[in-house]
Amino acid sequence: MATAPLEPRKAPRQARSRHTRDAILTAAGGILAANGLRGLTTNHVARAAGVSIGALYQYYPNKQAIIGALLTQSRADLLAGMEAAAEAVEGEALEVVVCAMVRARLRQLFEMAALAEALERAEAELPADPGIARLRTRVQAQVVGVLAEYYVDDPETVARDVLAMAEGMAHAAVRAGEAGFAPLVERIERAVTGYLAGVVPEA
Amino acid sequence: MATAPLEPRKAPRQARSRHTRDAILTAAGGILAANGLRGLTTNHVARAAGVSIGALYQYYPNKQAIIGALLTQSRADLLAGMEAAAEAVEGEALEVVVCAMVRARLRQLFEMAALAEALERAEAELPADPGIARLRTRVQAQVVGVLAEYYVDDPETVARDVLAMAEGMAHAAVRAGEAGFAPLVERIERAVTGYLAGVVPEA
Amino acid sequence: MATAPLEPRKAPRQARSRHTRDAILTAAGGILAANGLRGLTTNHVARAAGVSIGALYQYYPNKQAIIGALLTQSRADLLAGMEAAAEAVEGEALEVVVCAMVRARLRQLFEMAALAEALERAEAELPADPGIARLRTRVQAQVVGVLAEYYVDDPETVARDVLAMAEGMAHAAVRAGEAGFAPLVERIERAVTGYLAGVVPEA
Amino acid sequence: MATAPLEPRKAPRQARSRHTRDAILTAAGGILAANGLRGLTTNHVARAAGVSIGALYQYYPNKQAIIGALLTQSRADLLAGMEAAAEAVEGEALEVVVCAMVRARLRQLFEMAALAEALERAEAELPADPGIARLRTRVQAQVVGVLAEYYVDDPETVARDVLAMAEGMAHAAVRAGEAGFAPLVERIERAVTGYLAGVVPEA
DNA sequence: GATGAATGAGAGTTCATTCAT
DNA sequence: CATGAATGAACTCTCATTCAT
Repeated sequence: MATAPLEPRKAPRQARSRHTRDAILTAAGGILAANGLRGLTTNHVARAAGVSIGALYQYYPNKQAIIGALLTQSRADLLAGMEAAAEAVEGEALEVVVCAMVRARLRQLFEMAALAEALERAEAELPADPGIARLRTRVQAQVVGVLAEYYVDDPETVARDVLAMAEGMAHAAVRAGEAGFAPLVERIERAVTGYLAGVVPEA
Repeated sequence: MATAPLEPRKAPRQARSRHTRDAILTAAGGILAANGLRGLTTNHVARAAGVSIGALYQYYPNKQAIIGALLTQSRADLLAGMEAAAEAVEGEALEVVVCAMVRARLRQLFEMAALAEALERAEAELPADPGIARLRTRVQAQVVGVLAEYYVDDPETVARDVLAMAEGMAHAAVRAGEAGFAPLVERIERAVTGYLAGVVPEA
Repeated sequence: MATAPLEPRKAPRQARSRHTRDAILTAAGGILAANGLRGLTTNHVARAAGVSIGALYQYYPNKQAIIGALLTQSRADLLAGMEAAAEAVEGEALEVVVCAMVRARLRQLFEMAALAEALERAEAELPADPGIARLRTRVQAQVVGVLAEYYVDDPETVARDVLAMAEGMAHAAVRAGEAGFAPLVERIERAVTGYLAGVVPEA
Repeated sequence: MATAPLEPRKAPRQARSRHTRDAILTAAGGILAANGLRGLTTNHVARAAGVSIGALYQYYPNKQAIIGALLTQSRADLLAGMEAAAEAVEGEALEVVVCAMVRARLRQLFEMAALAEALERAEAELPADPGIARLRTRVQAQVVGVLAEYYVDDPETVARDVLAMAEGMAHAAVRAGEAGFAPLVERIERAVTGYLAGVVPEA
């Protein structure tokens, strides 16, 4: 038995694999953004991804898994963005740091508004997945960590409030057809700063 | 897709009639709150209402109409609540009036949290109905009117921001399992007041 | 026990009865002509007749009975028309008499083209009713009688052929949107006369 | 009501595919012939074809499309038959050519009498489809072409009359249970010839 | 008798998922 | 492994008919 090289043969296969997986996810995201959960059918996704329905089921065991992957991806992106944002302003005043993180979240919401909203609705509509819920928690934990460093009281609640406030305003603005990103961010930062003012312990 | 007529098909003439109509709506609300749009099937609603599927379709021309009726009812309730709240504090300072209206909204959100959230998701998922959209507009117009009386600049945007902020925080609190209503209201009012401070023209 | 007059009390009731029956039939005829068998629903008929669905079922035991009554009425009318036509030309040459009868049939077909066609389709689509079939036979028997008087061979077949030829041409003309009655009748009579020429024994 | 697409949904790529398509059409034809439009339900067709309801809808987008395919097939067959018949007697006298074409039509009517009749009723009952109507027109155009070659006046009307006359007589004969094909054809040809005699310009 | 609210079998259609090829 | 034909439970909605009032 000759020792045949195994890696070379496997690598391209994995590369193709990865490409197919991504194509499916991209197609699903586009459809979800455009047509909502109602329009997201597995056959439609497969066709849009240029993949047979059988292949789709080879990569994702069921429809939920596709939505789950989409959510995971989106949350992971967000987490990375927020971490980067926080690092960039490390050591500055509380509002500055929190606002930087909020801005990271807003950027994602704005960039793919339709998908982000549809994804959240989908998550609420579907049976809860602990793995995905955990990712959401980690996003908040990120903010909680910063708040704790500044000795903010009840940082969990504050983190939740700040993110919810920002997301609520952003969604409403997008739905209302507000065009510019900057003015919205300014208003949200004003609200966040105002809220934090009543929370930060006097230095 | 043609916009289906959302108005109830038949005006209740007999007493039994009215009861059936209400039973259907109540059942639909319960199911929507408990199982989301996915679980809301016409047969399921009929069974839960203790009514035959035929009877259901005698009162609502299609499934959408049921959701529409639910939304209309909820919006009309809200509108009435906000009007009452505003009247009760007429003439007081801006934050007081706005917070009163916001509190009316929060009360509704809290009282029937699951239904309120599910209804909003349903609305987003469904083809837009002008009649229902108009009711939503009227809720905001209510706030806009008050803001204009106090010479607030760009009252539409401010109204939207304030409501969105409050709703966002409330939803997040409910989802996180926060129990008490009072502390949440206090935090939200702090945020609203803080936000308004940067908006009110100096008296 | 006083011998109360029974007739007077019953007569008006029967009169109203008869009126309701007719209203239902008229409404059904109109709907059948306009919307075909598919559009003929009992509820629709009742509403169009200004009668409750319950009342409709008091007069006709089921939907089929309504269609049956419509067919019976139409056949009876036809029979009367043909009898009158035949009497008016009694004693004249064969083609004259046959053409008079054919003209009676054509007049009915033309006057209520849509209804006549819809009725025939309905009859074919529905389970056969011996009572109605018998009426159809009597229409042919009418022609058969005349043919026999003129010693035509196999009068049943000839009667059938003549009527079928005329009806076929008339239906096609109506469907094609032919407007005038006279030219059509002329063409049909030409065909009938031509056909009969090969059938009549030399006088 | 929008005119639904009548073309088959999917072109058969695998052999199995083609078989399923055909099985569905055959089953539908059988049921239509036996039970009429009323008995033609998609579930019934699927079961009779030995196919799941899902498969049926993979090949035909809706029930109408099945009927449409049946009609198209029947008309195409007829067209081919008439073309062949006309070619076989090219150059002969007018009545000979016309009778040949009529005979082609009669052969079809006789071979699948029940289906042919049911199909025609179905067509009348259903919303008109331009594609199918065009095929019907082409059948008549075929006859019109021949008539024009012989300088017949108003060939459209004559073509319509001749076909209608033949079809009417044939339907009536079939319905009456006439067994032999030959005597019927003879009578019809007599009628057609008689009718044409009044139409052909003297050579 | 009249009314019309109620019934429910059953129609057309969709779509997540499986499995022979 | 990929393909796509096939499956069938489940969904929305209709309509002939019944029956309490």
